[in-house]
Amino acid sequence: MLQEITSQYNANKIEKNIHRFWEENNAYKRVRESREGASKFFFVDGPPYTTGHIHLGTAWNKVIKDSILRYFSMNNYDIHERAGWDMHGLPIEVKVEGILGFQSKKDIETYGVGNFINKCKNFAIEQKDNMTEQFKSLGVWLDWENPYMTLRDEYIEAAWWTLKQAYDKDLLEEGQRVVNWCPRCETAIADSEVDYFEITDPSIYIKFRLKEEENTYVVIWTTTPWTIPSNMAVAVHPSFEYSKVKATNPEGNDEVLILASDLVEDVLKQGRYTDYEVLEKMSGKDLEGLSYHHPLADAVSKQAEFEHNIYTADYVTAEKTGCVHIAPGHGMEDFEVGVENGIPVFCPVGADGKYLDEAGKYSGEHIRDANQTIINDLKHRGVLLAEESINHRYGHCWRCKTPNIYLATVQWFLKISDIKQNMLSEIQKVDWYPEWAGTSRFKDWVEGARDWCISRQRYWGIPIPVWKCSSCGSIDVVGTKQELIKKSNAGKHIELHRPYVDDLTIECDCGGSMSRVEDVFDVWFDSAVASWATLGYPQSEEDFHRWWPADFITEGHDQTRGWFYSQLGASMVAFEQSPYESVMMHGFTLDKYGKKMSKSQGNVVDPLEVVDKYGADTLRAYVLSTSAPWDDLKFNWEGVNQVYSNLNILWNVYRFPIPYMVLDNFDPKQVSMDLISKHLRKEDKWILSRMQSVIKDVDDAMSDYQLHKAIRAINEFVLEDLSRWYIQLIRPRTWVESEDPDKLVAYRVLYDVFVTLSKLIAPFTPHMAEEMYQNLVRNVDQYAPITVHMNDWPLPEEEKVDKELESHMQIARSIVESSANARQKVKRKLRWPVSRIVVAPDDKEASNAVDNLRSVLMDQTNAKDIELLDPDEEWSELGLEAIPDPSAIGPVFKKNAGDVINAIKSSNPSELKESIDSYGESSVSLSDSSAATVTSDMVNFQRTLPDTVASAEFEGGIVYVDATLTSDIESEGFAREVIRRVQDMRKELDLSVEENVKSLIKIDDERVAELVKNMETYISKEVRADTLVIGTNISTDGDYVKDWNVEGIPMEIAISPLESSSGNV
RNA sequence: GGGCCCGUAGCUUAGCCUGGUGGAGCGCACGGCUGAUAACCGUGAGGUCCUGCGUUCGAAUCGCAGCGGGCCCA
Repeated sequence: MLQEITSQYNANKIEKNIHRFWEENNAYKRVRESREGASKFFFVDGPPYTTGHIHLGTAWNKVIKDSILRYFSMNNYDIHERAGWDMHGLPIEVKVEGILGFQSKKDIETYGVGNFINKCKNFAIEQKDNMTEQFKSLGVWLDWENPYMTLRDEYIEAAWWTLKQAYDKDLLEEGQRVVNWCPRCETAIADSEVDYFEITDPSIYIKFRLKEEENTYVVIWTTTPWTIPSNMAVAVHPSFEYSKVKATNPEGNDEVLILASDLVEDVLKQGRYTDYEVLEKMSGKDLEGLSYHHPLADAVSKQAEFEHNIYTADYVTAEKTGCVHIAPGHGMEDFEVGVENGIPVFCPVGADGKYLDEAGKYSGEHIRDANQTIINDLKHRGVLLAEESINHRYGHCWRCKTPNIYLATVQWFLKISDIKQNMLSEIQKVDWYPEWAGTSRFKDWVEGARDWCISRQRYWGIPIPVWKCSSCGSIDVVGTKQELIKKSNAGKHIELHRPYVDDLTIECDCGGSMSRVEDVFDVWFDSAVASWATLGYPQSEEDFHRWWPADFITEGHDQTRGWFYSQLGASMVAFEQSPYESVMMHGFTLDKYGKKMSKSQGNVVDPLEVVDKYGADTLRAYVLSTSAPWDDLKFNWEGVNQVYSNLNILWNVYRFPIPYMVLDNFDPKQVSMDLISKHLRKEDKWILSRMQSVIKDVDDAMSDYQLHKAIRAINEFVLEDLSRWYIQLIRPRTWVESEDPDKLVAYRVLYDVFVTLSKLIAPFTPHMAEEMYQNLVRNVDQYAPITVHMNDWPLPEEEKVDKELESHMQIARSIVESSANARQKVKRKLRWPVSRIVVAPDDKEASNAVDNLRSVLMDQTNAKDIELLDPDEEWSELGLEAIPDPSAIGPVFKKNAGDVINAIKSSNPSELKESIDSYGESSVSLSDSSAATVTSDMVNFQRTLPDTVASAEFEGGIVYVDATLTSDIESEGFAREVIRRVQDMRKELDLSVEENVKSLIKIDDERVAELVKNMETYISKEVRADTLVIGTNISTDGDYVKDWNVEGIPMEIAISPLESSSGNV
């Protein structure tokens, strides 16, 4: 049996119940199992990092995933998905360091790496558990029981195995490179981990004294004085023009400077030179080979051993001086210039950002502190041309926010440059949504990609499985746990994290002992192997062969550089093909002003707050419907509230007919669609047709992941077609109290629409869908699938589609709206019937619509009759007015113009028009009895409405509403006014719908009292009055008495519930 | 500084690919309905389509330049 719904839409209560229902019935698992063996759909969840709290962006991300998976599931796909968790890496180390109050790696070493790792592990697991509950509260169905976790042995093995593939294919390389380095975390930082924001740095110009020429300097500029001790060369652009200028410095001495011609003025101004003269102009190429004295050679004795020359490089820009200081140990491009020209790498800076002994007088000093020391030293040596400061964007460690430095270090790299071309061609095979995500954005990123530094000098991560012999230097890469156990001195039970693996040694062929390289993997490498790690590969191959590669993944646009890239790179190394076949890139959540949400701005919105206030379905529908998935989402509470109202309307539409159905013991099993198909009214066929159109719209939208369009289509159907129209049309049918086939048909049609609707909304608002389904379907049929989500997606039924009817209904609605508009003009409420409406259609289509839907129109316009004119026929009852045009009459009739105007006004407009239409002119008689000839330009004709008629245009013609009052109409109008007030009072007394009353109505107007009396039977029936007395002079005793003013007539109405009056007897 | 995306009513947006008088919803004002009633519905006002230049008979739409926002990079 259907259950009556009396309550308002209470999202939190419904969702809590639904969650419990899913839990108790194991709904998620049973749905997945029900699709086993169907076409495969392998989805890989991009693993969120276990920071502890989901934010709006991750909520949106998971809701998109959940909606798409639910949709595919209902469309009979066998879905493989596991929730994923990214649990290693520096961010967690930094958090744990914070909890433990640590400042540096030394604190960790003192505390013990094993203890530290345990803390990290526990922290990650705890956060994972918290976040799981948060995601679940959004109604997200993923395999939360059995997620993939990057800290698990089988996952670590997948990473190890992948590295071994790289090694076997000669794509793994150990080498010295310049990397982003965090001096606090004392580790290399991936390009993708660098966080750029603005800081203030020194900005200095330095003169390097040439060896070849007296008193001549090449001028360079830098924001990192601390790299000057490491300077090894100067680079100029080969084709720029440089000038050699003789200039007078502030001390009044002349010196010769070399710099880019265009920048001479500016630099000399910076250095407060008073006068200058250009001695010579040359190209950068001409400068190549010149040598100079290192300005700090006396302080850094090692520098005295090196040669310092000028080289050319294409990357040099025409900014500042056009001459670039080269320190191969501290810059990526510097390093490349060094490699090309055989310049030694001199890098006297340690991992902690302090100078090493090689740095001479600066040894032991932190580079940041050394900046000022070095500026002073340069000043003393007279080579500091100018000093100022600059605000610029600079790279920082993305977790601890320490400014990065570039450091030449020995690291492990994946040789992306070797596989880049293949990556680019794989990108083309992938389906990208939107298309530009792949063809423009991702392609650009991959084209610019460099070799991937995968090593980190940290603790909490997947240990890099490279063992190196201390004697001969040869290396071995271990691919699995078993391999390690077999090769090493390990026992059977080993832990794959640091520090345990650090102690394991492998015997080298040379007889020496191999021990592990101390590094751990860059966390991006962890998630990079997710698509096969989640399938248990390489341990088990069966799932891999069945599912891989992924059919679909979706993440935010920041993952272009991140997971889209790292997965592709790792997969090319391992399998030489893309690990995904289609990718949807979604947007970012911003605040209502379009600014990014950040803790420091205080504009962060917690998704759980939205759930708390409005419910998960509202949050889901909001994020899915507000913008296209790939556009950024400007979060706006007003928008959330609006989505909530829409869901509320759906709820009300759904609960409206149920009390009647329950009252009538309506059983959808007894009343099949077949049974009623012959008795369908036009409006019934119409809503069924519209329902089909919506299914198609949703399918079309979903076929290219336009989730916003799918939801908007459903929403429009609910609001426009169901709530605003169909429900209005069938309300009177649901009130009929007898066994009425017409009522049953309406019930059945509504029922069918609701059941279909519950399936259509299931992917998007799964709780509301389940709530409706359980009542509508499961309460009626215990053999139906246990959850709405186990149902098949509704298939469009072509035979139900009637496009002509849809179009006619559209016209009918327009006529009803326009007649309401016209009613407002003559101030006649809808409650008062009108004697007729007259429809003047533009064409046959509109005319047919009126014919076809006459009863709907009469109902909804509350008209006693509808007159339909032929297309373009003018309504015969319209009046005509002749309007003279003085600007045409004046010039012709001069003095008599006024007379002519009056004559036109007082003429018979119809005759005048007929004559002008026929002959182009007409004659009117003037006051002096003479005649004047009026031509067509002198007069305009306008149709006029009878006094009690108002008109309005609808799409397809004009509608006239005749509001002429007759006594019948007044009777009915007043009767309905009375009824409305009695109903209002019944409501105030909180009477049930069936309860009978006694009512006394005193009307202070003889005529109106008579009019109302005429409708006595009608009124009694409508208000369920067993006793009804209407009169001008009656007593109005009753349980509830109220004074009213109806259209200016005072009335006094008394009602008494019969139960209480019978109790008095 | 570069790549990609976004900019339409107070707010959220459709239309842009394929040029032809800019549509909705919310909010606001006024009104209707009163057996969905703490619900539902109608009408109305409200727009430099970010700015400028160009192409075109015609530009929200195409092109160029700029401004603002976002992501990514340098």
